[in-house]
Amino acid sequence: MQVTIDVTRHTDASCASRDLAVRCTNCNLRELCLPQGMAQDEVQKINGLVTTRRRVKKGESLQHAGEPFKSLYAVRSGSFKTCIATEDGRDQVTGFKMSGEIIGLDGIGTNSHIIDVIALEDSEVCAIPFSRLEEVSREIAGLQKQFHRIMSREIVGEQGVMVLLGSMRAEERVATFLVNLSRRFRARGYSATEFHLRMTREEIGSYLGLKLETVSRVMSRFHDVGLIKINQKHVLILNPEGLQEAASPSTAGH
Amino acid sequence: MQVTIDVTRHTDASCASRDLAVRCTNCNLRELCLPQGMAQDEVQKINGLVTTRRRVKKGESLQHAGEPFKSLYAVRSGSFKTCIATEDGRDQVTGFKMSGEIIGLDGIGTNSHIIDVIALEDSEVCAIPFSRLEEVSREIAGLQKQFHRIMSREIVGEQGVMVLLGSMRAEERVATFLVNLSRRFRARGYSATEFHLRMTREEIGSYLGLKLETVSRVMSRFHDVGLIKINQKHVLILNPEGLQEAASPSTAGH
DNA sequence: CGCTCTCTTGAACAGAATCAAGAACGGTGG
DNA sequence: CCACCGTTCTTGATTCTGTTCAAGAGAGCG
Repeated sequence: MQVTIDVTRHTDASCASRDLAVRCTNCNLRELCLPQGMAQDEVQKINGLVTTRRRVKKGESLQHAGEPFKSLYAVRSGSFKTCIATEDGRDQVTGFKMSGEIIGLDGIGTNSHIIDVIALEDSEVCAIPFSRLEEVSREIAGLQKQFHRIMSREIVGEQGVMVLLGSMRAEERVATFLVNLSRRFRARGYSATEFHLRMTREEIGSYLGLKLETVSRVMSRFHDVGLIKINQKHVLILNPEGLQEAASPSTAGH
Repeated sequence: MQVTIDVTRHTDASCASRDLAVRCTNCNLRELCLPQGMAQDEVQKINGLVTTRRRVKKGESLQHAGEPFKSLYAVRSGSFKTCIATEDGRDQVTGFKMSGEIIGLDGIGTNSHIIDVIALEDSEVCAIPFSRLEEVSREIAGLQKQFHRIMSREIVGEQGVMVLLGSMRAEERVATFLVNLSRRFRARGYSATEFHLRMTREEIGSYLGLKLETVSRVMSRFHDVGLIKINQKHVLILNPEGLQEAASPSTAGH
C-alpha cells in the first residue's frame, strides 16, 4: 500500500522518537510522570527506558483485555478511559487517564491485560517495556521507589473510588468527580475552573455508578444553584468551595 | 497443577516466632504469600526479611490511618478488615484480608498509612520492613517480580470491587461476595461450601455498598430459594453453580 | 443539509434505604 | 449452670433516591 498523505505528521513522530524529545530529561511532564521525585542523574539513566512513542486516535484502543502484557504506557498527550468488561457482558469505565499518568499496571499480575484502554481524543503515549523497567529499577533505587509509589497511589486512588461508589449519593459523586478533574487540570497547568469534558455523560455515569440521565440531571441542578455553568461538555466552576462542600458534605466549614 | 496446602493446623505461634517457623521456607502459607512462584533458593534468601511476628487481638488494630509507614504485613493466621475513614466522617470497609495476603500497600505512596486495619478475630501477622524489602528485591529478581505481581493483583482486585459497586444489584453483590469468600477458603485448604463469616452484616454491607438490613434480607432470600443455608454467621452453600449464576446473571449457561 | 450521537427533561416505577420492633446469640457475672 | 445484658440479626412497613421509559433539542460530522 502506498502512503500518499500526511508525510509531515509522520515525520514529526519519527523525528520525535529518534531525537531528544523522547527523553524523560527534557519532557515537560517529568514532574507528573515516572521521573517525578527522582534525582537529576537518575532521570538521565532512565532516558533509555522509553523506546517508542505511540499515537492513538480518538476512539481507538491502546490496549485490549486479553492481550499479552509487555509495556506500561505513560500518557504524553490526550486522555484515555480504562474499561473493564465482565464475562456477563457488563462494561464499566474504571478510570480516566490524563497526561503523565501510567497505564497498564493491571497486566503485571497475570502477564496479560484485563483492561481495555480507549483514547478519548487523539493522544500520544510513551511505551515503557516492562522487563526493562524491572531491570533498570533493580539498579536505580530512585526508580524502584518511584515505581512503587505509582502503584501504591493507584491502589489508594481506587480505594477512593470505592468509597465514592459505596457510600456517596449521586450529587456527591458528581461533585467529587468535578473537583477531582479540576485538581488534575490545575496540576497540568490548565485552568482549574474552566475545562472541557472529554468523556460523554454515559462514560461519566459508568465511572460513577450512575445512569447518564442522572449525571445530566445532577449537573443541571448544580448549574441551577449557581455552583457551575455547564453547556454540553464545557464546564465552568463558579463556586469551587461550594462544589467541594457538595462533594463531602459534613466537611466542617469549607 | 493442584497445590494442596494444609493450613488447618497453623500450630501455635509463640513456638513459631522463636523458632524456624518464622522462616518463609517452612511456612505452610508460602504458596499463597510473598514467596509464591519464587525459586527454592530465592525463597531462602528472603527468610531474613521477616523479622518479627505480631499478634493482634480481635477488634484491635494492626495499623492506623495517619501512622508512618514502615512495614508491610503478611497475614499469618486470622483475618482483618481494611477500612478507610473519609474527612467527612464516613467510614467504609474496603476489603477483608485472609492468611497469606499482604497488608499495608496503601502506605508506600505517601509514607504514611491511609487505611485502618482491624482484626476480625485473634490474628497473627509477619512484619516485612519495607526498606529491607526494597533492598532485597533489587538483588533478587524473583522477589521483585512477585512483589510487583502482588501490587498489580491488588489493583485488579479493586477494579473488580469497583465493578461490583458500580453496576451490580444487591443480590449480585452478595452472591459475588459469597463466591469470592468460598474461593479463598478453598485456596487455603478449608471447605469451599461451609464456612464461618468473621464479619458482621454491617461490615459486609459497608464493603458491598449496602445497608446491613439489605444484606440480611438478600441472604434470607438465598436461603429461602435453597441456594445457601445460613444461620447467623454460619454459611453452607447448597448450590454453588446457582450462587455463581446469581453473582453474574447472564453468564451464559453456567 | 441531513443524519446520528449526545444531552436534557419529564413522568412513572423499582430497588434499596430508613424506621421500627422483636428475636437470637455471646459474653459476663452471680 | 443460668439469668442478664448488649450486640447482632431478622423481618415488616414506609419512604426516597435513582432508574427506566420516553420524547424532544442540540451539536457534530460527513
